[in-house]
Order: sequence, then structure tokens, then C-alpha cells
Amino acid sequence: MGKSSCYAAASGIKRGPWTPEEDRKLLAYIQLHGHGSWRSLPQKAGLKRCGKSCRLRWRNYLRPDIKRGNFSLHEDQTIIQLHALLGNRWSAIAAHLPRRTDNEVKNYWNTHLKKRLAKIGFDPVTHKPKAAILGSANGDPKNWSNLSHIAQWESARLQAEARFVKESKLRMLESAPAPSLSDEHHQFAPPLVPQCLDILRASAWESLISMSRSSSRSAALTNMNGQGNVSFGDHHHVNDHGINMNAQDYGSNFEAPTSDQQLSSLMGYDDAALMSSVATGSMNINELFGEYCGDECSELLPALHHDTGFEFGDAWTSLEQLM
DNA sequence: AAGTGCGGCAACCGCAAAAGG
DNA sequence: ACCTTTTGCGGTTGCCGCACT
Repeated sequence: MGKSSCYAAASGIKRGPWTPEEDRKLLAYIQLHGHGSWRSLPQKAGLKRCGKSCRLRWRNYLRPDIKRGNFSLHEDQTIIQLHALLGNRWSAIAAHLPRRTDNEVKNYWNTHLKKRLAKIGFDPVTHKPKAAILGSANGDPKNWSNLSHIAQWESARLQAEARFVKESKLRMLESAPAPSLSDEHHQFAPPLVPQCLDILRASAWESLISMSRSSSRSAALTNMNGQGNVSFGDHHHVNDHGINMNAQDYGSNFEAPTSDQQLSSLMGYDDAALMSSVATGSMNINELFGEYCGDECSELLPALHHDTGFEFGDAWTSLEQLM
């Protein structure tokens, strides 16, 4: 039994691949009259298809504002980053990729990106390093740093998602009345402010900071700089458009640690440039430490590793792969 | 050349939410 | 408030082309 489907073989409804002739009919009808009710469209357009099939064909293939072909590196990164934030919410992800359809993004993820992530050692579902997951599974106490790593990544992910949701709600409230949902084109208009990438970066960055704090040598670092905490700065970041973002940009309740602010002002660094340098690979984690803490501080990395087993290199590699 | 396996992608399916009466 | 219809979405399927044997 069950609910009848418009695809059910009955009443001469055609299924399967669309022919060029069918495409022409559908395109011509919509260009002339708009799609209106999809249910009644096929008959009016002279098509032996169900409305649902017509809508899908239009949305995923025939619309003039669809970009087809290879995905750029930037699009790859965007999909990976948004998937880490949003999961399999393909329409939401596609909304951040102008002129790409959710179906195309979904297919691309399933056929390319998922495998690529797996290949470099990341679980494509959780976006966590697989080695860390395996380490936690066997209960080996030596892998406590991996457990910590997982916890930090998850924490960062949840924080980022919470901020993203909050941000979206705020922007929806602030924005003008939304266009009609029946307007297919509006869905592919560029997003107002595609900030989620920066939010993820911010959280990943915070994650690294947190990891440094959680180490048993943080006290030693504290003593060295004479302040309450170790810090990499004041949570400024350069977004993809080259705009220097500060804590307020991530939401009104962004909780930048006070101690970080104190230390940042003390050091007087604008870490946006440093973030950029590291993200582009022109500076590694050791150099970053040197920039922030001075030469003597770089000696702390081996000490951190010796005392805690924490692999900064691995963490940084993971972060870079996500960025 | 034929058979087989696999990857990519368009299209289908079914459920849920939204809209309308 | 309830029911029906329409639309949106994400998971899945199946066809097609290519590579390999």
C-alpha cells in the first residue's frame, strides 16, 4: 500500500532521463509563464512527466543560473568546512556556493570529498582525525592526548555551530522581509554574509589555544610571561574577503577570554596577519610561537611534547587540512 | 573484442514541513 | 483545529561510460 507516488507507473507518466525535446518544452514554458504550480505544469507544458520530476529537472539542470563543471579549490574547502559545521544539510551548504545546486554538492561530496577526507586520515562524518578515533577506541592510556584532541575538536565544532545558528537568527531578524519561497532564483542569490568559514576558523584556532592551555606546562608558560595565561592574541581573524574580524563579529556573546585580551594588549600584536601567514603555509607553528612568545618560548614546544605527549604538529596539520 | 567492476551523476523515492482551504 | 495539497530536502538507486582484465 503506502502513499501513492507521482512516479508510480500509471497513466502514461514518463520516467527516467530527460530528452532534449522535453527539456526544450519545459524551459520554453517556464520562460514564458513561470513554473506556477508544479503539479499542473506538465499538462500545460505538454509533458508526460509528473510535476515533481519537472521541478527537479528545472532546479538541478535547466535553470540558467546554474554553474556546472569542476569545483574549484575554494569550493572544495567551503564544502568541507560547511559540512563540518552543518552535517548533511546540503541545501544549506549549497546556499553558500553561488550557482551550485544541493544535488550537485551532495553528489560531489559523496563521490569526491568524502573519499579525499578519508584518504588523508579524517573521518568524513565527524571530521576528526581517524588516528585519534582509533586511539580512543583501544583504551590505551598513552592516547590521552588524542582523547583530548577529540574533545577539543568536538568542543570547537559545537561552539561554532551554536554561533552559526545564533548569527543566522540574528541576521534573519535584522534583514528585510524575505522574498517569496516560491521564487526559485532568490535561493541562489549570494549569501548576505558568508561568515561560517571564519567562525570555523575561529573555533579551530581557539581549539589550538585551549589545547595549549590544557597542557601541564601552561603554568610554566604563565610564569615566563608573568601574566595569568598563555595566549596567541585577541581572537582577530582575517576572513576570506580580507576583512579583519574581531570577537564581536562572531556574535554578541562571543566569549573572548579576558586574559587573552590582557596579554594581547600587552604584546600589542595584530594576530590577523599571523593567522593569515600560518593559514597560507608561509609560517609554521614553531615560528608562530616565536612571534608571540619570543625565541626562548620556542623551546617550550619540545618540552610540551615531552611532558604531555601532545603532538602540536599533528594538531596543526589537522587544522591546516580543514582550513 | 567481450566481460566485468567501478565511479560519477541524474533522477527517483519517501518523509516532513509549509501552505492553503 | 484539522485535513489536503504542495514544496523542499536528504538518502538512495540505477544508468552510463570508462578502465581494466
